[in-house]
Amino acid sequence: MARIITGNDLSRKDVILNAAAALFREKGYKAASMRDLAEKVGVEAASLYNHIRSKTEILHDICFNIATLYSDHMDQVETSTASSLKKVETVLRFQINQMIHNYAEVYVADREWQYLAEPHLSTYQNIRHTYRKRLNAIITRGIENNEIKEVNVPSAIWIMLHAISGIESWHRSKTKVDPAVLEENIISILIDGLRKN
Amino acid sequence: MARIITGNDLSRKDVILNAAAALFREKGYKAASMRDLAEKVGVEAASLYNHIRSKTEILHDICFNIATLYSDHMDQVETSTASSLKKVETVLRFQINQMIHNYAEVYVADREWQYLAEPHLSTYQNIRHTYRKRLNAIITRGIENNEIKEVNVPSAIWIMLHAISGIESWHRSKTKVDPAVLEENIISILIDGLRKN
DNA sequence: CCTACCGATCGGTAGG
DNA sequence: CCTACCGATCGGTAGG
Repeated sequence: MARIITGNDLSRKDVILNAAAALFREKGYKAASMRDLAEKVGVEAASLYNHIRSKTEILHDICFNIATLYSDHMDQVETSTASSLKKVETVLRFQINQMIHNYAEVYVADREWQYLAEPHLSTYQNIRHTYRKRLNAIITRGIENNEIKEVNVPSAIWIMLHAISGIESWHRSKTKVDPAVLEENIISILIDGLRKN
Repeated sequence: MARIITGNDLSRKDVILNAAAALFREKGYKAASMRDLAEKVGVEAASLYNHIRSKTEILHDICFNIATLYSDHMDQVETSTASSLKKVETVLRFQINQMIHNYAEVYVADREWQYLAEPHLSTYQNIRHTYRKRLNAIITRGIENNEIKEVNVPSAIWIMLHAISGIESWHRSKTKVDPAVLEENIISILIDGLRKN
C-alpha cells in the first residue's frame, strides 16, 4: 500500500514537472506564477507543495534531467566506433530530435537555466562547458584524421548548437516544415559544411 | 531655454534606455525591477516616471529602435548593386557587428520581445517576419542566378540568424576570441556553405 | 527629483 | 488536497 502511494506520488510530480516545463516555455520562468501552474495541474497553489519543495526546485529538476539525458547520449557517441564526422552527425540528429519531440523541457533547460539558484547554477554551467569540450574533442580528432575540414572549432560548435536551439521558433511558426525535412536540411547544411572534400 | 530642457530630457531618457537594456539583458525583463533600474541610473524609482511612461514602454522603445535599425540596413542592401551572395554577406556582417558592439539592445530585442504588450507585440512579430522574407528573397534570387547553391532557403535562414544570435554567449565566455576573428570564422563557415562551387 | 504610499501579486506556510 | 493567510516585492501614483 505504501508503495502504491509512493508510485502515485512520483507520477504526480511528473505531471507537475511537465506542466511546469510547458508553462515556463510559454511565459518564461519569472513570469510564470505558481498559481498559473496550479491552474494548469488542476489544484490550488498550496497543494503543489505536497509534491515539490519550491519553484526553483522545479526548474532545477527540468534542467538537470535534460543535462543527464544529453551527457548520457554523449557517453554512447564517444564509445561508438563511428567516424568523427558520423559522431558529430549523431550528436546533431539527437539534439534536433530532442528539440522537436521534447520541446518544452529542452527549451527551458536551454534558455531559463540562468534562474537556477547557487550552487546549482555553477554546476549547471560546468556541465554545459564539459559537453562542449567533448564535442570539441570529436571535431578536433576529425580534423586530425582529415575527415573534417580545418574550421575554427569553437566557431563551428557555436554555429551548430545555436542553429539547433533556434528550432524553438519552428514550433511557433505558422507554416511548419515537416520535422523530417527540417532535420535533413539542417544536417545537410551543417555536415556538408564540415566535410573535407 | 525650453530647447535646452528638451535636450536634457531626451538625453536623460537615453541614459535610462541604455541602463534598462543592460539590466534586461542581465536579469531578463520580468526579473528586472524598476527599483533595480533606478539604482543603476542613480535616482529613486518614482523619479524614472518623469522620463518614461511605464516599464513596458522601455521595452517597446528598445525593441523598435533595433527593428528600425535593421530594416534601414536592409533597405540599403536591397538597393545596392552587389551580387546576391555579397548582399547576404553584408547582412550577416552587419548583424554580427551589432551583436558584438550593440550587444544589450540587440539581445533584448531578440530574446525579450515576447513581453511586449499588444498591439505592439503583433506589430513586432510582423516586422520580424518581413525582415526574414526580404532575406529569403535575396537568397532565392541568388539561387536563380546560380550564385548560391540550392539549399532549402528557410532552413538556411534559420541557421544563419540563430548562429549569429548565439554570439550572445560569446560575450559571457571567459576565453574571448577576438571579435574580428569570430566574425571572419562565422562568415567563412556560413558563406562558404552557401557558395555554389 | 524625493517621500510616502497604493493595490495587486508573488512564493510559500499553518493547520486541518 | 483545501482554506486562510503571511511578509515581501512589484509597477505605479499623489503631492510637493
